[in-house]
Amino acid sequence: MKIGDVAERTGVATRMIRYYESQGLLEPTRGTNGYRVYDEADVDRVRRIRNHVTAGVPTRLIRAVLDMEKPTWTRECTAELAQMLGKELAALDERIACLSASRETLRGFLAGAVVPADA
Amino acid sequence: MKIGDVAERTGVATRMIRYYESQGLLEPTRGTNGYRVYDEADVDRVRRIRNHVTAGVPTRLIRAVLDMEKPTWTRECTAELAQMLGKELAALDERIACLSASRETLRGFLAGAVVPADA
DNA sequence: CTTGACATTGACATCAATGTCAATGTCTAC
DNA sequence: GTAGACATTGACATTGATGTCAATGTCAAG
Repeated sequence: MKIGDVAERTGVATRMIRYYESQGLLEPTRGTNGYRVYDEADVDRVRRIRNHVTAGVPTRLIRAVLDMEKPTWTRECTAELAQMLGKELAALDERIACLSASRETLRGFLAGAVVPADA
Repeated sequence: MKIGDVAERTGVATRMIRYYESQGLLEPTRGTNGYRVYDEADVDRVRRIRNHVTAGVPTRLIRAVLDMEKPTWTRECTAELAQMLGKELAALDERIACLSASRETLRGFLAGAVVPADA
């Protein structure tokens, strides 16, 4: 699958897909012509990356999480990394809670909003 | 309460507090000397703003949500705004789901991580 | 009153995420 | 093989969120 296909299926601009690759978040193979070649898993990966980036998760952490999900992941890490991840986890929890609260506000609002006669 | 106090209590730089104000997210009163004056509610507000910004929520939406919570909110909005908010709500849900998934990955990892003998 | 801590505004710098454009190569279809 | 669609890399511009600095005013303590 070529980059354009991935872009179409994920709604993420090719520009960004290449950017994520430059950030170490994707590692597509290359065809004999030099074109990037993606598989189904990459499509999923791109969607997840997009969501995380949009959610303000730093690329370092995104990469760490994605790497962890690789079957080759050794479950090993330095104490520093563990601590850093622990902090991120706490921050993530707080963020999720905060976003959830806003979602409720928004949902409640949309449920009861008064839209004046169409302009 | 002065800006420095708010900064200290929230961990948000004074620079950012002023920035949020410039974005319409805060409206501190002013002392006779021209200093910004904040109250307890502002401290809370700043914390929430920070969380949202960190979570990638656009300031426009943050302002909308915060405004909605004001008792003076009229529950009125244009159809466009309602639609925009609906979209944002969906995006928010997706983000929350995605972050939650990552949180689980992270939590699971930290629970089973092998930290090699301290370096 | 002077000094030091803190406030103000405003300008400039940076960084990440993104858009856009250009010059060029590749592929598909006619 | 030629045209048009799509790919490549790389450069440049922009925007939002920040840091930082400068020039200046305010305030509290000695």
